[in-house]
Amino acid sequence: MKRITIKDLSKFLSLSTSTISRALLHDKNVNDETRKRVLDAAHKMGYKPNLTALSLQSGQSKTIGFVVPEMITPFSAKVLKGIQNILYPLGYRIIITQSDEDPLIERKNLQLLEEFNVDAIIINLCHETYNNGIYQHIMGQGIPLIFFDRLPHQSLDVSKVIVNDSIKASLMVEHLIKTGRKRIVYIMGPTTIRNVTERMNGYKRILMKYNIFDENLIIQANGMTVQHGRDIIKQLLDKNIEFDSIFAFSDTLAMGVMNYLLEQKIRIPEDVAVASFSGTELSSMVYPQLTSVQQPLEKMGEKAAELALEKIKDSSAASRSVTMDAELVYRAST
Amino acid sequence: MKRITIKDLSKFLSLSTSTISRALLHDKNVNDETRKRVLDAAHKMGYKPNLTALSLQSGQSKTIGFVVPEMITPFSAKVLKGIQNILYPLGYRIIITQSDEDPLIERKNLQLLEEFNVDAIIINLCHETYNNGIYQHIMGQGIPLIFFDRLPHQSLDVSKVIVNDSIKASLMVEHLIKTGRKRIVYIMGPTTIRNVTERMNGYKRILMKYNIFDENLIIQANGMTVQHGRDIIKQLLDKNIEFDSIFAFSDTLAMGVMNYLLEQKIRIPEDVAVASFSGTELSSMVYPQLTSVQQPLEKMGEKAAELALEKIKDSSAASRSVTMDAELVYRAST
DNA sequence: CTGAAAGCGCTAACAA
DNA sequence: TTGTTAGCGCTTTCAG
Repeated sequence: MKRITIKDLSKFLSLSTSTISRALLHDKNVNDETRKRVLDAAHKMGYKPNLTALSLQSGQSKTIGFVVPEMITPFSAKVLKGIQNILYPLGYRIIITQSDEDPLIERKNLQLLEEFNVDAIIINLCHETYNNGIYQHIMGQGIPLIFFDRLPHQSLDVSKVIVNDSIKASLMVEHLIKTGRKRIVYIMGPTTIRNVTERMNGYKRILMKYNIFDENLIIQANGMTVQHGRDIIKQLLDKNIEFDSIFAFSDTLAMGVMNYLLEQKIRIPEDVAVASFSGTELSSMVYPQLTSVQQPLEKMGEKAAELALEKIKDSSAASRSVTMDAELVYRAST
Repeated sequence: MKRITIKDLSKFLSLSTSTISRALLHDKNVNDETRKRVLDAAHKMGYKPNLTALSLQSGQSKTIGFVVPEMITPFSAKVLKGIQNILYPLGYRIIITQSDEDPLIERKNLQLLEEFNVDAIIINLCHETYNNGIYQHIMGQGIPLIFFDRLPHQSLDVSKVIVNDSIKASLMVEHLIKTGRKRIVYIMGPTTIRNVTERMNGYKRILMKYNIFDENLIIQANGMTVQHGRDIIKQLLDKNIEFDSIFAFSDTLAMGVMNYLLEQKIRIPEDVAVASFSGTELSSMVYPQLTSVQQPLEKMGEKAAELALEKIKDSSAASRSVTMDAELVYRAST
């Protein structure tokens, strides 16, 4: 019931607590014999270090915060997995907060994490607006901030993990072109997210190249949910603008689009092809299965965790920006 | 940069740390005047209590563990939300681990949480097999275990949060019957999960009542994913067993079923109606939108957190079993 | 009403 | 190679 402490071991072995500590930490200044005895006893008695005490001692909470806009889609969960892969074995705790795509909640979450005295924060912004003030404040408190996926527009001196949005968007749109599509719609998310414009740039570039760019085909959803996808495609159809394919900013937007099209008896991909950017399991959970740019989410999480560790170990370490490669996955929707 | 401590306040105000502490804790044994001065200074200087120190002092880690089988679906995230609602304001940290539906990983996760010295664990089992030994071990360490959703078959003395599976399954199946369906298939998940049989009982009872029970219509998927749903419905179709509707154990199984049916040009709900049990956002993200039994997931999380707190406050508190009410939501698939 | 001192579990100077 | 001591930030007896 009661946990075994170093003190218990010390009594049991008639050694000072410092010797026990040293033996446990594999300090060289311990007699081999002694160390063996300590390790044995520790093992037998089921000694587990008290992480709280370690934290207090070291001044580090051994906790990192993870702030995500939502967990409705598997997106954040995959990234989390990567973070856990790296951080759990090192004894770090991870505290997750969900912002519900609401900057106010995001702000409260960051404050919460500050209270929790986290050693670093890994964050995927919610859309709508920025919290630059608070980001700066957090960093001012000496808490490293690592961004992934969605970045703020203005450059903060932070490490970040992203994918080559623009290039992959180009390639995906080119795939649509090569399968015979000419009237390709880009459904943007809110432009407060940098990636939204990045992907638009990729889209634009390739359409320009093929000389089929038409700015009427760029439309903007009011948010990122399935419902937002439905709404925006309905608007487009109502406007009677002709199109033969869709490139959506995210899986969820694409799903909303697909649902609405199917309801209108528009066939996918025969009448309209649909592709998206994101690459969560959702793409293969829907009908028809969705062609999308798949991001290496778990790897991104691992990378973000590593960047966080860099900053924790050396608070003056230079910020690094890591760009990872996303992969095009062709499925039934195109 | 450096956090303000109680000591800093003590120096600044020329008071002992104990007085500061008392003032901050609203202890009555403090002069009103003094308390005011302390509170003022604390506020002005941005004092934040060091949670780690508190933990060490109290012997509680102020951390609770949350073990889930997966986070691909929004299910766990919703429950998590509820837990956070209750626990974050109280200064608790929540550590999440994902078992990937793998009992070995589940076991490792539980051990990890034990190392982290959590004050309680809220858990949703993974399927396939049990880890009863370790559950018992954890409880033996004095760490309360709270189950929700999926329970182990044998009764452990734990608090739990569930829904009225059997009744709601009956009602949902009755809904199918009332909309004219007679050949209703039940797709089970792995029977290691108690709910699987609970829902089957509900299904069976109502079909018996209407005198249309046929045990050939109960089929078992090998897992819980979309792919498992596809596999099992394919098998059924290959067997040429006639059916006009499906009641699936989970959203994901139902989605797999729907995808495969649609691919085979079988119309939903005209040819085959589909209903499920679970009630995550997924139901309304797919086409056609899925009729399902919606569980009050966030509320369940809140309840689970409260049960955990009960046990934390008084380790000898009796275990409680809370059954919550699920709601039938009719959508386009039936 | 306020202060001094001990202690939560551990590590790390400093002594021996 | 081992032990003693102090201290991380806080609460809580016990004195005053």
